[in-house]
Amino acid sequence: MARPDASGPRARLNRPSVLAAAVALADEVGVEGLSMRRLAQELGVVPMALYKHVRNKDELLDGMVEFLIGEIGDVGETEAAEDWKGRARTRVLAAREVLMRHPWARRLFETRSTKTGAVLDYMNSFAGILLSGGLSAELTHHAMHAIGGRMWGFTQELFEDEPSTPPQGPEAAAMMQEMAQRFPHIAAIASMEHDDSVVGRGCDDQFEFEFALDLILDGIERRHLSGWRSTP
Amino acid sequence: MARPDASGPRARLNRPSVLAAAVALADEVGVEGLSMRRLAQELGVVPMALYKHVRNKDELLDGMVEFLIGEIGDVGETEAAEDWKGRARTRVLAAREVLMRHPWARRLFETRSTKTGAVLDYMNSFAGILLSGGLSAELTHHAMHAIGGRMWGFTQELFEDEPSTPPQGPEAAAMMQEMAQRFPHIAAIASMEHDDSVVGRGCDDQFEFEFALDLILDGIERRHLSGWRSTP
DNA sequence: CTGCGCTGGTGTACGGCGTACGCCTTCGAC
DNA sequence: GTCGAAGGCGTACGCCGTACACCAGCGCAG
Repeated sequence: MARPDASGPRARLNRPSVLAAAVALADEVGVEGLSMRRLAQELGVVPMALYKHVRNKDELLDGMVEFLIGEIGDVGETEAAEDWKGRARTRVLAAREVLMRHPWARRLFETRSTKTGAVLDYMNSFAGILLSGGLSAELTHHAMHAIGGRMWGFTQELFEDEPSTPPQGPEAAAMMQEMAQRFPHIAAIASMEHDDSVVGRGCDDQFEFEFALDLILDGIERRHLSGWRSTP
Repeated sequence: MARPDASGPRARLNRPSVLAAAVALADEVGVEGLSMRRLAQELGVVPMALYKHVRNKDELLDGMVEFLIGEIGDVGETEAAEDWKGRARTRVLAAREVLMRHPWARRLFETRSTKTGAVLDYMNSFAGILLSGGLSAELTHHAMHAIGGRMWGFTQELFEDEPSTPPQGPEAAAMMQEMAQRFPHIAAIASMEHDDSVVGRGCDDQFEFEFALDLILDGIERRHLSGWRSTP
């Protein structure tokens, strides 16, 4: 009775609630204003309490990315009876919608390099859209890279292999087998060297970059030559 | 004679030498390992000494960007007798070459948002390449934006106006006049609404994003339909 | 030659950060 | 009722950026 329920004295923390609070706080003060201490204070808790739910700040940031990917999923549901191009388009625009709601998130996506399960899931399903349209694994691979180059001269590396731990022993092979099952589309576009090796060598970064660059320049030239105008 | 010249006891600091040392240090320990204290130590000087040459760490970072843009200039000299597409291509690849030499720099370019003179110079000359090819100011504007979108759903904002200080009074007009003279190409593509206003309203972000997205998707589709293979 | 001001390096100090480590409370299972 | 684990607490450490006051040496006016 006297138990204050709605505005309770303190709700027990858990990982999702911590992540949600972190996202909310970042919405308020930006990602550079987000600190463990500040977040703890927002939750009415001492800083070290957070470490019971999150290994460290990096993992908190990764968790926030995960959280946002969840939001993308919520947005981009009805992408049924379109061709691959339309589906890819609406998917990207759904992602964009989420990113626009959380302006700080762009930085976060750019910064984080570790690929959590959620990130791989997203990439996998995106690759799936292209593959289901009949695009070859090769073209899909390069297309994935193409969506992200810039005038300054670099490409967002999607598959930054970091081969510090090259496939070693039979248990590694088993793990890759499992990966291939969980992320079949990624597996399909990751290997193009031989049909048997599921996860191939890293890709030729320079090639990817020039592929994307030429894609853009060709498209611009085509529009230029056909007298493109913004208001047709 | 006894004056130790080459390995002197202490060379006087100045802004360029501080920036160069910062770049060198970042090459060693990465940009996240770069701290004012560490940099000072590397220069054999007390941390606060740096603040005589750089207002704060943000300005140091901006200065490093400047420094790298200088390197791009050194690389991309011989871009004479090509068409606009070729010149844009070699320019971008020159930028890329520099970025590859300093892997940490990509993050830095993505993070920094303030446009120093060097940045504007670079953008201006890049726009100049496109304009000199006969591209309309409109198409050039969108093309600049297009070189930098990604699957996650955002575009690198080149002209993030942040209209906190909208053009006010006659002295602002004078400043814009000066801008237009120093960066004529940027002025040309920044305004497309009326021929008289030199610096127009901010641009439609959503339009830019979809322009770039369609550019890429169209290009991929074209390659797909014509049976593109990586080894022709 | 003297004194003075300016430029640039120094020393100290403060508040904020991430987080290691150990203690204490709470609560569900038995 | 007991116990063990899970979760929140307190303290402490070593980094960080940087404000502020001070001082060394040099160029120059007198």
